[in-house]
Amino acid sequence: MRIIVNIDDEVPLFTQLVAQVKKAVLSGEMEAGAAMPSIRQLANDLQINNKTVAKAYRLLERDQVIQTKGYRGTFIHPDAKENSGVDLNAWVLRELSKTIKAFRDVDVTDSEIRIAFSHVMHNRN
Amino acid sequence: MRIIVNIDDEVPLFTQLVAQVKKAVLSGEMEAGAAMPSIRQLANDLQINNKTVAKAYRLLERDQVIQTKGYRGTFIHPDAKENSGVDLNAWVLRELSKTIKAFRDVDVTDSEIRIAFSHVMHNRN
DNA sequence: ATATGTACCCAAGCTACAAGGGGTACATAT
DNA sequence: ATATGTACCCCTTGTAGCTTGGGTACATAT
Repeated sequence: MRIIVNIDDEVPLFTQLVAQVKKAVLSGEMEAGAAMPSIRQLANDLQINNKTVAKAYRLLERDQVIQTKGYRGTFIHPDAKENSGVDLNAWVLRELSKTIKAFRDVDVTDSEIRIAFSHVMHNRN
Repeated sequence: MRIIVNIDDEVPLFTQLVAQVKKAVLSGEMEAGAAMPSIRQLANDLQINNKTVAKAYRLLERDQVIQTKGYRGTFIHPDAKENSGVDLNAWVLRELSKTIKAFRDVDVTDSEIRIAFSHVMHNRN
């Protein structure tokens, strides 16, 4: 599996990683059960930090595109193909957009929305 | 109408102003139709910036607690008493909390939520 | 001339968060 | 010993928003 990373890109490195893995799965280049390179290995190959790769892997596992099996390494998830198609962030964007539109429709200030937002994010409600 | 402002308070000045006007209305100290001090007048009395007072007045007018009549000055709104009781921000807080809880329930990262939020706030959707 | 609300410009000081990196450590099991 | 994912600590850089301020200007109508 070829993975390329561009430091000068506007897109964050971990986002590039996630996108490329999902793309490889969708194209059939990576099939269910195939072994992924280890975090340290990939980080070394791409000459980037372990934690950047680890972050990408963490997101990929949450989306059930890969499966980490502890000391045995990381593998492509059985349902990787279906799960690579769903865009969680797009859904978040739509839902959030609806909520915020309702606020702006009744003349709630953007500043007030931001303050409420930061309260919610902090208080873990 | 006595208005006091505390610079050393954690609460922003314009928020203190809004709260005190609403409180005065609810207590009956200020009745519908009563004249508010002008923006420049109040700013000068409290030794704060015009724009800070103007901001408070803008919010009070949106909430229909006061009414600005251009060069004639600013007055307490006919429905000020009812409108001083409703808390717009509390409603925003509740709605936003529901939406964000749905995100966290499906393991969307706080970071992802923040990014989506800033996109929505920018794109004016 | 004077006063009203309003709308711009610009700035300082502060806080929060992002992305990325450096390093260290742990339990797991081969 | 070695490799795995994972979890902490610290840090730098950059971006963004908030609050408050200073200043200037405008149309309004007295």
